[in-house]
This record gives sequence, structure tokens and C-alpha cells, in this order.
Amino acid sequence: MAELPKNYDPPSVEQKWYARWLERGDFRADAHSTKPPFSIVMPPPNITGVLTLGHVLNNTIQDILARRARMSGHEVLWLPGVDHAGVATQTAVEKHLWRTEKKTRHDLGREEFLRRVIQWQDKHGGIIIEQLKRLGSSADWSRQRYTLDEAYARAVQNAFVGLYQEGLIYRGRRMINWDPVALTALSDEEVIPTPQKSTLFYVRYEIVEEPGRFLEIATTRPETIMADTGVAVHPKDKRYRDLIGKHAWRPLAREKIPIVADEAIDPKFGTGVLKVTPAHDKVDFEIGERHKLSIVDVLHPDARINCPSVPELDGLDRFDARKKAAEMLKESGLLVKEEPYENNIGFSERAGVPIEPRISEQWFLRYPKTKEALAVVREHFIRFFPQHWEKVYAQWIENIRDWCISRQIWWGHRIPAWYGPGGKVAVQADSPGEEWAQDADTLDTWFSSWLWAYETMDPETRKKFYPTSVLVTGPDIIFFWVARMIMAGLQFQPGPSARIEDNVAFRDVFFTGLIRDKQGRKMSKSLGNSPDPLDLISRYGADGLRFGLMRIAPTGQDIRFEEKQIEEGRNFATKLWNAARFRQMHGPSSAAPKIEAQVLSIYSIEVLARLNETIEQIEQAYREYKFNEVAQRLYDFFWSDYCDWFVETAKTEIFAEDEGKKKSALAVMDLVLSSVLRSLHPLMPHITEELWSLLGFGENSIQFAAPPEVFELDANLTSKRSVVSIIFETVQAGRNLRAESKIPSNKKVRFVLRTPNESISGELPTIARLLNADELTIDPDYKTQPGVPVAATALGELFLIIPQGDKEAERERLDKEISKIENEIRVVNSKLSNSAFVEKAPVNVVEEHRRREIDFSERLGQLRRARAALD
RNA sequence: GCGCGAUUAGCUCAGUGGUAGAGCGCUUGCUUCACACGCAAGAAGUCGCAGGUUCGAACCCUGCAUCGCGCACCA
Repeated sequence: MAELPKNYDPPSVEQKWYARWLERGDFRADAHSTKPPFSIVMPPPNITGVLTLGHVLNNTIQDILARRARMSGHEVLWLPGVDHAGVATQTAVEKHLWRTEKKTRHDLGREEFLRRVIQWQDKHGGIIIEQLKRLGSSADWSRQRYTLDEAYARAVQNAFVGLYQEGLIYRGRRMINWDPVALTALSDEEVIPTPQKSTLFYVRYEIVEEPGRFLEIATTRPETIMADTGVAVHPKDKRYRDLIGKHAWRPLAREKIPIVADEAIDPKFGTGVLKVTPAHDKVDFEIGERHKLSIVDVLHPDARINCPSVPELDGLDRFDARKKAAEMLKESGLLVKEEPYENNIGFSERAGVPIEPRISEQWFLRYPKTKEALAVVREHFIRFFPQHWEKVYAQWIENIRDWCISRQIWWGHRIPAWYGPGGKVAVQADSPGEEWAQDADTLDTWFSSWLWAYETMDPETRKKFYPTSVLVTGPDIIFFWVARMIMAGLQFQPGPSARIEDNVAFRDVFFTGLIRDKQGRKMSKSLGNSPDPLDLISRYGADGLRFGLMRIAPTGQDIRFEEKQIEEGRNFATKLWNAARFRQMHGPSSAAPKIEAQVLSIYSIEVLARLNETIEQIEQAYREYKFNEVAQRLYDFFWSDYCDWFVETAKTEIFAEDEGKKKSALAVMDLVLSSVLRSLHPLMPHITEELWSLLGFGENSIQFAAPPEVFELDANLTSKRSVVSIIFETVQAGRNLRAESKIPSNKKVRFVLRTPNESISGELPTIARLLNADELTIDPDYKTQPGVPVAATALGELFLIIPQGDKEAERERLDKEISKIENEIRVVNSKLSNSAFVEKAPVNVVEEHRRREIDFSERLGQLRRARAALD
């Protein structure tokens, strides 16, 4: 066996093992397997995207779940894929086209443009998949899917046709969210309300029937005045009641418009009068419908003013027109005042510009199975982790409105609707004939992704693996994707039976946190605050990155990213490496170490007991998807309990002559290392596989090794644990004496333990080792010299023998110790003298306090005697 | 306006009725035969504020404040 190098070198090890895993087909899911199924569909990253920390977080968690399931004997399907990402991809290609050729997509035409997108996709697509492999992702790449795969595209069209036939999809002229840059309709979810500093303009509208009388109207959009087709007040507003039914002069593009009364008006806002612009505002549109107001559209699709009758404004951009309109009103004396005002404006998620409410002919989906979708979550057929997302989900579904699914972009699934001669419409996948023209629009990307949980599977696979076990995703797409997938499952029923539980898409949903930067800002390309995961992998190793991230990923909260934390992950990997190296230096390990209870040292019992606790704790944490706790428990156990304490104590036996004891200590090390490697494997797959192989823990890959089990310890053994904790406390007290007495850590010293109790004499060599003492003796009658540092411990008084103690320093130190312990005694006493506490608190709590009181009093006595000796 | 979450050591976060925890950072000592990506010791917190419940509250309840998120409004 070659000796391990001092530092773990991730790149070579990671690449070596990943290649082997792929070669052996370890990630392949067998639909015919008799093992119980475990399945996850990967949230498909955008085809032209690059790996972000969000992907790393997400996919690390999925990989952990997949690897854990594999170890526990499941047939695992982790199904990967990519999304064509309609608007995002098209925008990226359009930008590139403009930069390189100064051309728009219209210059190229639909066919040529789509050819360019595919070129782009072939060049940039798949990069992200390669990046996911660098992370160690154990997805079944042989089943990789794409939302534009032929079969998938066909399924999307069939879904559309089916919903149309059911009357759930319809085409209509409605108020929609219009993106004036991407030039397409958007769904409500793609609109981000954003607070804006704007101006409230107070404009005067003259009453037609009463010349000289004016209505004052507050508006933030004077550039749409030409589209006003009415003025509205609240029916109960006394100020204006007499004007209802009369008319006002529209101040720009002068025209008579009716004054109507509508409940939607808030009398307290502005002047209590609203200019009604049905073509450019959702609420106004509804008011207009109620009062049969006409609709005048004064905006071009790109949000320039379309109003030839007002040439000063015609053709201007909406924001320029706003200023200009205000100027014009001011000149004609109709602008009363302007005041600064903060309101919420809907911005396009993609283009980052304010959307325009606009009336337009679009395709809509009346969401199917909303009641059922609500019920499956409420009744926990699908469980959300953390649970509080249930409320957010419910709130959305309860207020759901029809989904605008058509997009005026070219990249995506073409809408399967055909327009034939004589205005005939046919909704079907294939063309009805030569004279029929297909709808020019494409479908919202999410209308294809919502089938992802099952249309990615062939019938055989679906039979074995659907419904999927768990979905891991960010809460930012709970509406976009999670909710819609739940509905799709219930609507299309791809499961083995019609029962709800067979069609729920997934049993659990785990929502990760969002990764933010140190300042708490969302990671974004434009801020440049998103570190490159590949760079992190190359510097800290994939395992270091994974472990570091898991340790700081709290459940249900956003994550503040600091590179330091990844560094800790790397450090932990090195620690693991070196602990294994230490074991390897003392002979070959055993895959099935023989542990004989009679030979176990008390430290072995302690570390095995702690291991058992840790195994149980991480099992529990996994059940609740608390990955940070899994990582933290393993970190604490391995670093502190195993390395700092057990290994250090075991050195006594390893370096001594007694072969039996030595063997026992090494066997315990093997057991712990083997368990820890298996526990860590889902989190750190590469290094654990490498060490598993180097230490010879198994012929086979650790990937399919059984999860660690607890090592049974009977009560007779575990009763020894209290001695261990007393010894460790004593060691810490002794080390503290050294440090306080300014003895360098590397200098050997002498300790004397004054106690009548000889029973721990067998442990003296180990305690001495931990204290870095060249001599530690028990002397029940030890006579101290004034100034010799002493610590009161549960084992007795521990003296640090230094030739000439500093009396003054020791006096000070003891005073500090005494007041500390007096304080603790006071706390305990106040509790014990409280009769209510003694009567009502649980017995074990009271007993614990009693024990503490006795122990503290004893130590106080020791300290006081030592103090008195100094005077 | 409604709802959700957060508020604990300088920083990032655990802890969810019984003596305040970790990592990083800081101070001190150490290249001691696995590991300086390390070892050892230490300093550091009236657990956002105010009430209440309880023998006992960081933890449960109520209110408030601040920050973040979602929904609604947004003339």
C-alpha cells in the first residue's frame, strides 16, 4: 500500500473516480430492477446557462439523496435534462446577433433566426451538463432529456390539444402583460412588482355641461390621456355626485368623455377622481367594461406613442412622452401641480423594463384541478419541506387567474393551432392541409416544463419510477414550476392508477434557500457577485465545495455565501485524509474489524457511543431534510470526538507493547473510519471512495456499501462513559493550568494528582499524554509548595509542578477560580432552595442540580485550602 | 393592507422549557513522531424591545420594532 501524500489532491482523484463510475454505469437506472425505486427529476437548467452556486446547491442535495438511496438498496433514477428556455435563450441570441452583425431577428426572418438559435444551442448547450459532472453528480446521463426532444415536443402539443378539447384552453382578447422590449405577452408570474419613484400629476378636466368648472385628476401617466375614454368617481362621493352622467373634456386629443360612478374608486386617493384608460390599465379595463366605455389604444407594441392627432407626442417613447405631455398641460394651464410619489410598477422578469398592460389576442389556460392541487398539499399527499411553503402555495392557488400561455417569440414549442380558409380554426398537432397556416406564436416555456415529472420517462420507466420520490428546487419557482407540475400530474394522470397518490408527481418537495452574497444581495450576473463554481471546485475540490455549502445551507432560509465556508469544507477533507493516513501508518485496515467488548478501552466505548448517537442524529436530520445538520454532526463527531479525543487517547495503546490493546484500538479506528466514510459518502463522494479503496474497506465501490449501523453497547459498557468525561475535564483543567502558567505547549512538565482514589491509576499514561506531561503521579498525601498552580477537578486536585511557583500569580488565579465556582454554587443553590422548583421540576433535573451542588462544594473546598496555603 | 420568514458572540449561523453553542475572526503558546488546510488554551453574548404564561423563557403566548420575501393595491 503506497503511503498517502500529506495533502489530499482533489483534481486527480475526482476525475479518476468520476470516469470510473461512468464507465461502470453506476448511475444507470434499471426499470426492471426488483429493488425499491427512488427517483428524482432534475430541475432542467437552461440549455445555454452556466453553472451557478444555486445549481451547485440544488444538485448537491439531489446527489446526496440519490447516493444515499443507492447505498440503502434502492434502484435510483436521477433523471437529468435541459430546458430550451424560450425568452431567455432567444434574448441571448438576439443580443449576440446585434453585437456581432447589427441585425435583429426580423432582419433574418423566422427560419434563419431559428437556425442561428440552434447553432448557439449546439455551441453553448451542454456546457452546464459537463459542469454538473465536475460536481460529482450521479445522474443517469444516458437518459438525459431536452424540452425540445421530438417525443417531448409531441407530448406538449398533445397536452395543449387535450386541454383545448376539454375547453380549458381558449383564445381571447384580454388584458395581458406586454413586454415592450421582448415584444411578447407574459404571464402574471413573470411580472415583478418594483417600487419606483415617480410623479403624481394633477390635471384639470373641464366639465362639458358646466364650462369653467373643472375636475382635478391625479395621474402618474399623463402620456396616456389621449386614451382616456371616461372619468370615474365613487358613487357615494358627495363632492362629485352632481357630475355623474355629465361629461368632461379630455385635455389632450380634446374630446367629450363621460363621467361615471364606480365602486372601484378610492375617494381618499388623490382627488378621488380617476381618468379611465381601458386600453392601458387592468382596473380601467374592467371599469370600462362595466360602463361600456370605448377603447382607444395609443401605444405601439414597443411602447412608443401611437397618436397622430397629437403630433407633438406621436412616435415618442412612453417616458419621453410623459415629460412632454406634462409640459403641454402646463402650457395650457391644465397642470395644477406635480408631487413626488412612490408606487409599484410591474417589471418584465427578463427584459427588466416596465411592462405595459395591453389588450391583445392570446391563448389562455384555465388552470385544471386547482381544488385537487390544493388538497393534495393540504392533506400531505405531497409534503413540503420546510412546511411553511404550503401557505404560500395555497395563497397563490386560491387567487389564481387564467394563464396566458402564448408568446410572441420564435424559439419554443409552436402553438398547435391552424387557421384555414374562411376563418376556420383547427387545434391539432399536425397541419390539417396545405391551405392552413399555423399560429405564429410559441408556448410559454413553463407550459412545456410542467410535464417534466413524467414526460421525461418512457412507459416502462414511468411504471417503475413515477410518482417521483422528491423534488429539490428553489422556492423562487414554486408557482412557475412546482404548482403547475402538481396540477399536470393530477390532470393527465400518468401514474399506474387513477388514485391520487399515484399521480402526485412527487411525494416530497424540498425547497432550498436562495444563495445571496455577503451583503445579502441576490447573486446576479450584472452585479458580478456570483463566484464561478468551477473556480471554487478547482481551488477547494468538488467535495470541499459540496461539504462547505451543505454545512451553511440552513433549511428554509436564504444562504449568505462566504468563500471562507468553502475553505472549511476543503479543510475538513484534508482532516479526513490525514486521519486515514494516520490509521494507514499502523498497518493494514480490516474491512470487518473484530471488536471484542472485554478489551475495549473506556475511550473506545466513548467514541463508539458517540458514533452511535451521531448515526441516529443524522438519520433523523435526513428525514427532515436538514442537510446542514447532517454535515455539522459528522463534522463535530469526526473532528472533535474522533480526532481530537479518541485518536489522541488511542496513541497510548498504539505505541505501547500490549498487542491485544493495540489491535483493539486499531479495530475501533477501522470501525469508526468505515462508518464515517459511508456516512460522508453522499456529501463527499470522491474522497470517500478514494479512502475506501486505499484503506481496503471493500472490494466494491463505497457507492453500494450499506449505510453504517450502530454498534451495540450494553449498559455495563456505557456506564464507563462518565469516567471518560471526568478524565477529559481533568485534562482540560490541566492544560489550562499550563497555559495560565505560561508553559509552552511543547515543554514536558510534571503533574501530581492528589486523590485517595487509586482506581484510575491505569489511565495515568493516557492522561499524561494528553497533558503532554513527562510524569503524572497519584499522591494522596501530596504536600504542596506555596505558589504551585492547582486545579480542583472531579478526579482530585491536580498540581502542576514547576520549580519556582509565582505565589502572587497563583493567588490571583485561585481567586478568580474561587469566585467563578462560588457563583455557580449560588445559581444552583438558589434553584434548590426554591421549593416550587424541587416539587415541580422533573426528578432528573433536580437530581442533576443536587449532584452539581455536591461536586462544586467539594471543588470549592479544595480551592480554598490551596488559597489558604498561600497566605 | 394580508400572509410567511428572520432578529442569539465582531462575522456566518446552530440551539426551541431546565447551568448560552459551533466555525471563522481575535488574543496567547506551539513546526510535539496524521494533519499549520494543524494542535492547545483564552477573551467575547442583559439571545431585537415590552408585556404575559410558568417553580423556571433565547425557546410558549400577545403586542411592537427592524430587515427580507410573497400576495393584493398601486389613479
